[in-house]
Amino acid sequence: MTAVAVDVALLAIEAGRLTVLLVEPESADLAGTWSLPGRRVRDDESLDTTALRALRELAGIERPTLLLEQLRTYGAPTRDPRARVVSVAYLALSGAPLHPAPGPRPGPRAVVADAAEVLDWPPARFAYDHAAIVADAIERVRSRLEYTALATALLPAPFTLAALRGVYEAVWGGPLDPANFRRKVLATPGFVVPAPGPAVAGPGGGRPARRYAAGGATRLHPAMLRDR
Amino acid sequence: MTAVAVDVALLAIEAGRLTVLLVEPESADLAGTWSLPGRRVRDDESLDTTALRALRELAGIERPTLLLEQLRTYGAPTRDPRARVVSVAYLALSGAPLHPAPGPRPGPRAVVADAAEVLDWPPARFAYDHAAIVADAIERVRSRLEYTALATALLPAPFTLAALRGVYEAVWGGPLDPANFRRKVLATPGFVVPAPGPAVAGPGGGRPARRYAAGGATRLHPAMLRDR
DNA sequence: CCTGTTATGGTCAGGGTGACCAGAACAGGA
DNA sequence: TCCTGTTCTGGTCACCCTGACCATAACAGG
Repeated sequence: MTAVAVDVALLAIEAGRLTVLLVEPESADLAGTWSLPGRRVRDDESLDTTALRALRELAGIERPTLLLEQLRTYGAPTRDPRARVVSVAYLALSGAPLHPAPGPRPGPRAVVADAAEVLDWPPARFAYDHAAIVADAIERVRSRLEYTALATALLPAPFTLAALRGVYEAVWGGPLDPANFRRKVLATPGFVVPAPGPAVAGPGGGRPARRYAAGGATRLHPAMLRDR
Repeated sequence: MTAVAVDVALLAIEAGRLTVLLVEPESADLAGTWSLPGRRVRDDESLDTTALRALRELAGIERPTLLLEQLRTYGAPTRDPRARVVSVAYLALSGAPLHPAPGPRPGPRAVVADAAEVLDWPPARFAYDHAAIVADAIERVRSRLEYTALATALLPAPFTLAALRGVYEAVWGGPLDPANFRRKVLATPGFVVPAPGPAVAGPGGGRPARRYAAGGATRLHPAMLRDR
């Protein structure tokens, strides 16, 4: 009988870099590899609920996830050599940097890995086909930033336009022109709205920047296309 | 135990309209509703293989599918009142119009329905949550036509630019300017390439049109954005 | 008060786009 | 043969978006 599981790629921004949460597999014969937090789907539970439970039980993440989106489903017959497991992969975005297991915690060890580095790992360093899932998740975020407003889900509100630009630069891996970025963001209706409160300077000093919050828009018109 | 199934939304163009293939559910208590062709996943078979088998066994479709792409997975605990079934939905595109069961054929009855009409059906006219799957499939094709070259998968080659434009008009449901459409298609590298052979006039007469075939490109730069 | 840094606003040329026009190339009928 | 209707094909033009770039504003710190 084929079993159904959910695996979650939880991404966040930390120190200007895109990161992904990895955990140690529970089974002993996968020691030395890393995997995404995943759980079997219970009979009475939705797929989304399973995803949240996997984050809670395996990574101690309670609720900081602001966005949860289905990625795709991986069902190669031999992807798990022990049994037939069809896995529904999820993409999750955290609005705050991830803390890799502060102190003793139930469950396996967890690490926060740099996404760009993880893409260069040999696939065997991952359990199952999780290398492909991680790669698909990263590509999905890169693409979603072009056409949707979910970059704001990777930031605590309120935020400056420089911080929002930092999200794009972290995910896409390259610098963006501050003036042009500002022009495009403000020209897209509903992307961000001004937040009350004083302007605040960044860590490098300079003129304090106005703060904004996420607007109501989900899709961006026009899109924020990255260079190819 | 939760079971895994695959449901396929097979779309095609017929007489300038986008169509979707529907079949009668096999279980008797769903009589009067329509469903997508679907099958349980066998232990030794990949999800893609299950999708092709569903089309073969339930609709008599052998191989005209030029494109098969995973849509998303539907896993609400009560989507099938009889048992817990997690369904991986697929989008399939046919390069030729679908023939609704020519003569006696094994398997249940099948119809080719107009996509625009089906979107207006009450959800109860579908079995399970297949109304949502059909709607997602149609929206996926509409979106894919903007950013990818898969419109050529809905046409037999070689084709004229008017026929390609007809695909866009059928899927998006509105007229496009022939001259501007032509300019954009030809300006997108690798979208189409000229095909050998003479030009041919359309059904309404007029100047014969040059024929083209699909180029090697999969993504369109720049994109063919539809009106919103 | 000066310097360094960042935010913010503006200019300018180039490319993509929609609206539109006009000739080219046929079929079919007078 | 000539005319008409249709569609294909190529072109123009104004408008918007974009990237590259410059200038000024507004702070912190020496």
